[in-house]
Amino acid sequence: MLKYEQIAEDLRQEIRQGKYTSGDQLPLEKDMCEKYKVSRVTIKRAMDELVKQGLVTKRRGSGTFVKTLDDNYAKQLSISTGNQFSGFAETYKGRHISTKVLRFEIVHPSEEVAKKLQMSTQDFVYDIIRLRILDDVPMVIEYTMMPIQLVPGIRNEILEHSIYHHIEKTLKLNIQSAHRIVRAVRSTEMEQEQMQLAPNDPILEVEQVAFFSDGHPFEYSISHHRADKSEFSAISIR
Amino acid sequence: MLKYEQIAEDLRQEIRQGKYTSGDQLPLEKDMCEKYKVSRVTIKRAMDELVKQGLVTKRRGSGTFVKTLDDNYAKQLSISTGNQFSGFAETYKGRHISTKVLRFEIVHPSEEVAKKLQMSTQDFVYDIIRLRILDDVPMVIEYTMMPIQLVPGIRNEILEHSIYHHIEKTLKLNIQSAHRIVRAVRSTEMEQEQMQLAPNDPILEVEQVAFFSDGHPFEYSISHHRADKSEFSAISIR
DNA sequence: GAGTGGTCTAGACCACCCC
DNA sequence: GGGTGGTCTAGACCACTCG
Repeated sequence: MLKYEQIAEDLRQEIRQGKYTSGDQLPLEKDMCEKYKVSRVTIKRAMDELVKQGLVTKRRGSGTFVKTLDDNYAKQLSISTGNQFSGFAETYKGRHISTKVLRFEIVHPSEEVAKKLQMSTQDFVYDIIRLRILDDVPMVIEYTMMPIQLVPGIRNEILEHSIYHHIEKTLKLNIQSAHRIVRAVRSTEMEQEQMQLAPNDPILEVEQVAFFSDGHPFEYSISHHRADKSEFSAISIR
Repeated sequence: MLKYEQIAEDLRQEIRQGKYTSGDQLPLEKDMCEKYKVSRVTIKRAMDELVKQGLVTKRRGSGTFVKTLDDNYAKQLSISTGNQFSGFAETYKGRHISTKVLRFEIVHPSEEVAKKLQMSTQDFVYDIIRLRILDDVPMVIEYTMMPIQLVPGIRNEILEHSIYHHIEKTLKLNIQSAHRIVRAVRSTEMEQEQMQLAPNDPILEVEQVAFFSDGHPFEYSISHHRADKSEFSAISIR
């Protein structure tokens, strides 16, 4: 683990454990340099991680202080925490997840999808629809398109677990980032049936393009989340 | 303007203007050091800005490359671009915005709101409900609570324009960050009436706690956006 | 004025990619 | 092996806050 990651992790633990609470001042950057035997840039980088995670604020001329922690950190049902990135299986790690594969075909992408995935409509993509179930509650239906060339070897068995696990652990490919757009929409009849919804229950739609670390988009997906079970959280910094 | 900001801005312009397009490699960090007469850390910082904005990806051992630009950048109707932070008036600057103040009272906050704003239920908050209209289209109803002590001098006239403008320009206070949670919900009857919605049209709800640069939360708000006119975009980086 | 974090430098070494 | 970006150092000066 990198130095700045380790230091950030240490501080995060100390805050979680109550060594520092709302409004408390953290040790000075100068002092932390001595404590950890590192340069100030490294300390700053660690602190900036905590700022990004919404745990602390820095005030030039004064110091670094713990933010008011609200209930978000206790919430279990958020789609993403902070601006981190993870798939469904990873987000709910440790709980009981099951998956029902509703569709698994190989097709040509539409113009729109081909454009987003930077490929030709002559190439092929997996066309996948999955219902993800958390502790026996149907949570989300995911519509996924992935170029077969970039993500070879997808089988039903993989779809029933985690595509991302397959990509990272088996194919050894690195996922870097995702562009997401969140909307509120109505559910389709199929979704009402699969997720046991009333006809006019709203749906939280997340459209996503995910990128490998080489910059290539490898996934275009639309997820329809039960509105009563899901929310999307983000921290914006000016 | 800071050096790294200026460099990032220059590169952003060059990308927008097509000097570099999808997949192109940007100049090496080493070369850019010479061009701009700065150290490598400064160049890296500038490049990291572009990564955060989703414009480029960096590959260790290879170089820095322009990402596939999708249509998001052309969209006008996003609530927030990237992970930036801004109010309604700022987001739609240059277009015709009007505001209808539906409620403006001073009350004690509920337990829940007091907790989020880190204040006592004995203190007072502004209790504001506003309908925001863009080019004659009712877009969003905002329910806002703000401690009167932190944001003094709010008047009807200010509500009809921009609270944030008042805070930053008149009160000279610095807004630093916001924690947001996005959900899909049903509209209320009042909202249906004000925004001319059908009873079961979905609503995109954004719950927000906004912070000053001293770390104090100064605003708790819930915004209900017309689902057909609004979306929320974010870039997640692993 | 003393002390904070913010920016920046000029270098070093490393992990990784590709030839 | 040669070149990329990633991390890190040990300093410097600056902008800001507060007593």
